[in-house]
Amino acid sequence: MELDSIGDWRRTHYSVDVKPEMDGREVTLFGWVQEIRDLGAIRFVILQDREGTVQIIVLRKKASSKVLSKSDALQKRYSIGVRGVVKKTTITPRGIEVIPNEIRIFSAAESSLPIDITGKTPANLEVRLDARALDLCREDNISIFKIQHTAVGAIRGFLFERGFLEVHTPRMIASATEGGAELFSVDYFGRKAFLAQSPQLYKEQLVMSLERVFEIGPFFRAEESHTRRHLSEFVSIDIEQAFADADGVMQLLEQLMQHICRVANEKCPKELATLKYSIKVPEIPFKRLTYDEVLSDLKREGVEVPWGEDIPTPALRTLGKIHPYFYYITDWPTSSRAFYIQPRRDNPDLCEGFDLMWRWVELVSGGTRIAFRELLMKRLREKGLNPESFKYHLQAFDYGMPPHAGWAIGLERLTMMLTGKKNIREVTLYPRDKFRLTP
RNA sequence: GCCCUGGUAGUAUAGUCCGGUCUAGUAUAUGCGGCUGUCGCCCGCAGGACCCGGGUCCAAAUCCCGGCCAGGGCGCCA
Repeated sequence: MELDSIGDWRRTHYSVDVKPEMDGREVTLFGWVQEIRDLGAIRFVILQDREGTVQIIVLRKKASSKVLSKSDALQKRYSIGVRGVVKKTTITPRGIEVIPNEIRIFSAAESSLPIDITGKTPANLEVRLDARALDLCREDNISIFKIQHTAVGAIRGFLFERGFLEVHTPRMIASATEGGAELFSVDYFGRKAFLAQSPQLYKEQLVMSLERVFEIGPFFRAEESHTRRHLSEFVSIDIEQAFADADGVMQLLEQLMQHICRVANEKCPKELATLKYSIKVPEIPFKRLTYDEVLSDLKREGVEVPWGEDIPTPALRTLGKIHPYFYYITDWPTSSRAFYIQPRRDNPDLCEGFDLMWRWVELVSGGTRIAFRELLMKRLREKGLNPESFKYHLQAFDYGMPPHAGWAIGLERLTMMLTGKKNIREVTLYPRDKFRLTP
């Protein structure tokens, strides 16, 4: 089959922008064949683009021989252009269809597709991820990533307005001793380097110059995790703010969450309808539960967690049933948190770290940070870390480190919240986990 | 890493417990034919599968062992 070039054609409209008022006007549409329903003397071709679909109608007796032969050749997923006349009609759900004057075929496709792109016979996630480029053409996937995009836009707007500067810190780092998560190692001109697990230390250093910073970018964890909510590569939305404490950044965070939900509802009603999901805009302030309150809540439900330990997943599920929406967990035992979280001055066994939970999922983690070198070194040693490997970071504390606080949102987990998807791989374009490195 | 469950046409599933009319059923997709208003179009025909290796048995998709892979859970997780 001979393929056409785009020539001087330019798109005049997306599918969804073709309206009944345009009756009789000529439009140029680009996209892909989603479906063909051939009734013999009449053929319906569904043209899909990023924004939706439009029906192209070809009448065997009326169409030109050129249009007829082009439309005979069409198959699913062919990339095509259609120049035709808008026809207002009462027969189609959209109230319009397009009668082609000319069809251009830019690219063909295999006749048998690895997954059903209309969604009639849904494929398993594994099969879909193996054919991800094609899978992402499905309307519900497009909806997921439009919602994610909208959320990121809302976050940027919100933080810009409040004086946060967007920054970019290194992904390749020298020290493997930040503690906690395992790091991926890489060869750096013959030296051993690591992929960053978080921008934590850099964003803290930046508060002494830029005061309020945020960063949106990928980070890496070489953990053995095999769950629906962990990835080896994920996107973190990190902020750090000078002259603030946990309480201040928690207020900021709950306002932001409310804002994201509002904007997503406002800008993505069609996408949410496609996903058959609705977002409830939360009221603020969010519930604030202390660690001790959580433990006694759990005890009442018959779940015992020894004081000082992190809360195990099954206990979090129970907690999520008691508190089915957003809530904070505050006043964690100092020993259970990262070394840079500020212990409470009135009771150093507790700290000013917090988690923002959504049901049973940890959505955001943050806290007041330690701003004093001596205390930070003490905490490093208590965590079994070597202050020597933090000398460049500790140096910053000699030059006027202000009191500061911050948090980090997991973007994919946020997207799960906004779309109702239960597996983090669904809301990741090309997920990376312990078992998957391709595509 | 551990535990549980599973692996059947391109896709999704039935069959597996209790081995034998399973010559492996169905839907969808694909190919061919038909059809003037479909929108999960419809109708007819066709081709297409038991994860790999070993074992038990007269007989294995079905039972046993090993491997690989997947899903869920747990653990790990600034």
